[in-house]
Order: sequence, then C-alpha cells, then structure tokens
Amino acid sequence: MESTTAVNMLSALGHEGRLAIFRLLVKAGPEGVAAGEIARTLGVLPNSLSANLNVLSHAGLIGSRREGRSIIYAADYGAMSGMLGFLMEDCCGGAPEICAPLGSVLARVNACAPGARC
Amino acid sequence: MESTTAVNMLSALGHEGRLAIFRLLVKAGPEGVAAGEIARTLGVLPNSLSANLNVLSHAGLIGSRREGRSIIYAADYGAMSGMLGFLMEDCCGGAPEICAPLGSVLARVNACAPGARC
DNA sequence: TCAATATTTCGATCATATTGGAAATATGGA
DNA sequence: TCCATATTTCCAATATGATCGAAATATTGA
Repeated sequence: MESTTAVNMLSALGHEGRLAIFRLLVKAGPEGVAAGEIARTLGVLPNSLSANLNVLSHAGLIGSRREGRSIIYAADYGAMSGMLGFLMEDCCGGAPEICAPLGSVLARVNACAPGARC
Repeated sequence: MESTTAVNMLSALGHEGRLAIFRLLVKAGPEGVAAGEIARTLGVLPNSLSANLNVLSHAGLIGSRREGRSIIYAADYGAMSGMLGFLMEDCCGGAPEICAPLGSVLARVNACAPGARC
C-alpha cells in the first residue's frame, strides 16, 4: 500500500463523525447500511453525512451500491486490512513473535470483503 | 477506549510526515530512536519534527525519555493496539470467525509495550 | 405526470492545521 | 565558564477542512 493511500484513510478516520460512521459499518458487516439509516442512527444532518461518506469512499474505506431509492454503504474490509498491515509493517523489527502474528491475521481479514460469506 | 482518543490518534496518523515517523518507531521497537536520528533518516526540519512528535505524543501514540542530550522516542504499542481494537470492535457483528481472531491478537500486542522484552 | 422519499450538491462563513525561518532552552564536554 | 550539539518554542503567512441552510437530482409509486 502506498503511504498516500494510508494517509488518506487515516485522516478520513481522524474525524469524530466519520469514525462513528465507519465503526457502524464495520459492525454492520458486508451487507451494509442505507445512508438514511446511518443518518437516523447517528443523528446527523443528511448533507454532513453525504460529505463524510464521500470522504470515506474516496479514501477507499467504504463502498456503495444503489438499492431502490436508497444507497447502501459497506465497509471495505480488504482496504482496512491493508491499512492496518501498512501501519504494523515490520513491527518491532519483524523479528519478535509478539508482533508477527498480526500479519497473517490481517491477511485473513481480506476474505471478509463485500460479497464474501461473512 | 474513548472515541475522542481514537480520533486524536487517527488524525495524528493521517499526516504524511507523522505517519512516516510513527512507522519508523514501530519498526524500531521499544528501544526507540533519538529525535535527531529521526530527522536525519526522514530528512525533515527539526522544528517540523518537533511539532509532529508533539502531536503523536499528545495523541498517546509515542512516549519519550531523555538520554544524555538526546531525547529518545518510542512507539506505544499498547496504545496502538487499543486504537486498532476500537476500530475493529464487533467487526462483522462479532460473530464471523473471519474477523474474531483480531481481538485476541491485538490483546497480545499489548505485551509489546516499552520495557517489555520484545 | 405528480408527489413523496432519499441523497447529493452548492455556497458562504468560520475555524483549524501546516510550513519555514529565527530565536530560545537544555545538556555535555573542554 | 564557554562552546557545540540537540531539541523545542515562537511567529506569521497560507492553505485546508467543517458546518449549516437551501436548493437540486434521482428513484419509486399513485
């Protein structure tokens, strides 16, 4: 993963409202949640939500699909995993057994992408 | 972990220079790296580095200790682990076996705190 | 086509973060 | 004490991001 990509993701998440949105979607799973339901759940204005969803989407952290007149947003677990892996790269010099397992586990999270059985 | 804490950490990392500093410290391990060496390695101005180290420090992501006339900075693995755990909380509803292992692994990373054998 | 719901775009104001130069502080050695 | 090294603080210019109201677009059903 490029450093710029990770920076975009992290700065997107470094915002109270966007972090709440993303965590909601992470909990919700690959099926995702409609924008309106997100707005209702978190109690935010629809235009603020739209702007924040746009930031998260451009960062690659979430994806969307239309369903009827709603637009469903879902976390991109693969992207998140890539970002976490980038953050932990060569943790503690790569040698210690304490940090090493992260790599393999993060790789497994990739399987939790939208569309996968999860 | 409080949401505000996680936001501070993520927004601290959502910056090209600070992410580079933090990744350098994550790689370096609990012994840490002197500020001057960080500046030389990354090729940044000492005042910019100082400001960025301050942001990372206030976010709780790194710690510091004086050693002679140098100040040694080191990643706080426990804090990082807490932030990652907060981000992944109840991933995919908590049920799926694909996301669940993250929790246990992140707990183990806590052992990689400064001072621990790592 | 008309009305209702869902979401996005626009535009202005306001606040906050970044940058780089220069000076200030702190430590160690001669 | 004096000097060199290491790091931080101060400052002003610039740029970027957040917020909110209001209007615009898109989809569905009558």
